[in-house]
Amino acid sequence: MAVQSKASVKDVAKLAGVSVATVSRVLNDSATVSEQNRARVLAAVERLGYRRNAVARSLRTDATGTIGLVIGDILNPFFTELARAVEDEARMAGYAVVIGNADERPGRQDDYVRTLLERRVDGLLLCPTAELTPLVRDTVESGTPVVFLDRTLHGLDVPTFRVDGADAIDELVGHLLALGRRRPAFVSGPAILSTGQERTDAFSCALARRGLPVRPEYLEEGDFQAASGRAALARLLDLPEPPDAVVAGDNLMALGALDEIHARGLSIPGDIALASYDDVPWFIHLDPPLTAIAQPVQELGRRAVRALTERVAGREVETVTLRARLVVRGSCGEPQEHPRYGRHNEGSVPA
Amino acid sequence: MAVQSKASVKDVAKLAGVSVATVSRVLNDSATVSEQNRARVLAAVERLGYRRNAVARSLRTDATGTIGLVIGDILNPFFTELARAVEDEARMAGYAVVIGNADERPGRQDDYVRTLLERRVDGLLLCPTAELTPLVRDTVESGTPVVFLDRTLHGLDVPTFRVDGADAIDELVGHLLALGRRRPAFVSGPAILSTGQERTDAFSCALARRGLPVRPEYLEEGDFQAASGRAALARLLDLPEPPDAVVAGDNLMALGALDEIHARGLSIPGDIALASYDDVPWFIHLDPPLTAIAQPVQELGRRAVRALTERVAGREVETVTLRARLVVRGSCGEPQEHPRYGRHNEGSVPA
DNA sequence: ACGAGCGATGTAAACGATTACATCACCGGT
DNA sequence: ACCGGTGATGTAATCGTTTACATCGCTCGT
Repeated sequence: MAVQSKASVKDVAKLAGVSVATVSRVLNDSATVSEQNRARVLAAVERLGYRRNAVARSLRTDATGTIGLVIGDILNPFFTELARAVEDEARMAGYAVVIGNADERPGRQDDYVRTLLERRVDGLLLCPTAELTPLVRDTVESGTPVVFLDRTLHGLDVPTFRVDGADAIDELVGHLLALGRRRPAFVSGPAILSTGQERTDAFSCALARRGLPVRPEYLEEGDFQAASGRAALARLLDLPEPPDAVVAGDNLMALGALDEIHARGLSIPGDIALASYDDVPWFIHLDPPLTAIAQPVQELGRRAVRALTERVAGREVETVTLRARLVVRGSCGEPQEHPRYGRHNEGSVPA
Repeated sequence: MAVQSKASVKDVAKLAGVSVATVSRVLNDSATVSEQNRARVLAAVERLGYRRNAVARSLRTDATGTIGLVIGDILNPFFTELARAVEDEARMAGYAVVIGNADERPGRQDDYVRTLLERRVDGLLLCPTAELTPLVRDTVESGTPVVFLDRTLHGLDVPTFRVDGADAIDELVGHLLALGRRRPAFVSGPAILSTGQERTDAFSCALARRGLPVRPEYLEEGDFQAASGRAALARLLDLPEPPDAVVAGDNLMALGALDEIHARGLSIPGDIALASYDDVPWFIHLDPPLTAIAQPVQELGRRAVRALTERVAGREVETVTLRARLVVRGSCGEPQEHPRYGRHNEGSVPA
């Protein structure tokens, strides 16, 4: 029969006939309290509908039990899945997560870092959206526990949890060539982001290693959002000699690419092969299913949280790099045994 | 050249040669301060890298500048888009958002409500995941500003922002019948949720209104997640007389349905028609593109936030119901003029 | 029988901000 | 020259916890 919201330890203490210290002690069971008093306190808590004020508690203990997570784009399934993993792991460790959505805009990232810091999060998981800003540098140097996630920034000694897709991209390029494609293009993310630059580099290297020319007009740069993927594809297709294969740098740009390809009435892989860095559940339902590079997102998120809690506890942690893997489907040609249906019963969820 | 993290108003005051009151005054410009002192304070702030402690501030002012948002499932694009809208609007109003992911599990919702309340959010946006729990009742009755979002709970006087899809569902059923389908089935969300129950009811009503029998074996119940959609479809297809059309109660169950349909090698709409309540960007890229019911998610989220801030300011607000609309594509038959490509240049993003 | 030690409790000082209230200097009107 | 008013500032109380320290009875070992 909770009565009101504004009960404080003082009220509880009064009702239970003990001191505030005793109340606090049973609430945190930080010290021994007689059975009788414990029962009284608990009863008073119940009766008043008392709910501890985490704000006051945080002020006193200098810990909020909260970690901040700044992601690139909340509409991007990759970050969504990442956020989900982070949240799960954090809650297991007793932390709440405050998510900040930078929306791939450099300015917003700092806005969020600022408010998160003001709110005194115990640690920060950051997917850096821009080059190194003074704020981020100060934050790191002032000793706030920070872990970079997915992306990294150079020139700063911060543990980073990321996925290296170089091998998978190399394998993908091999796959493309084996299927007779000779003019593959790449739609990259912003070169300013590590994930933009690295994937482009890996692509160029893979080409070079196989003796193919790296044609600059086949290296488009988008911003990891769908519209830019569509625009990039439009430019590529308007080239005098358009590419015969396109790799999108993330799943949203792949979606945009699909928009443009379908709008032009082109067929995949007949007219053009398409593959995506990032795999999402619905790719298998396209016709043909989309070949993609899958990242171990769950593991990435969970391990980053574990690392951050270590750092919060004052321990050092190492940078970790996980590996992506190529998932061949039909969108670059070939694997069309049974055009789409019932391959090995692949589905977004188990049957 | 910010030096350390632990500067407080006291430090700033000392360095600037003024009192803490003056510092606070310039920080909030709450009262007139001489130009000279203002400059000194600002300089000291800069020099110390002072960052106000929002925790202490909240304790004193009894306001956190934070609202809580408890959603059903962070992996569901519907909620993701909702979260995005909520965040945008909230930040414009000067609020930060703490997201809680109930993961469609009744228990988790209360967990989150509890921690959000402990953390003293100024208001709560709740997509109720279960029936009315004592905690939610207490919260509302204790005067905490609460607004229900997407879903509602009966027996409680809380403003609710939701979408009514009854008309759209009725229209969809009409569409199905017009295309010759006579045995349409519905995969519902949990009957315990308003969005589960309402959509099922609307479907049944639409059938009844048109003189079609409502066959109980065609009314499946899932949990708004993909796996349940797949399972439901398996059961439906195993029926002695399977349905010739299926409407999924949300986009994830539609995805699961696709899994099962494709795994069995069935074709859409040849073998079975499929439509989804909820529209997501990639539906247009299926072959044929998926007919769906689109909800005004952005508007829903933004208006709910505005309502909540009103409530926080102590004003009353009304419940709002928006309307969904049917988007006919090809997955139920017919609209296959140009089977898929280049219809009216539909795409997930503008060209 | 006495002091050490321990368990249970209470008192009061933090934590870092905001703000009501008091103070003080100064200005202009009469 | 005096008084009221106003603008700029400082002092100290306060928000709701946690916790260091003090206190007070007991019990137990010798």
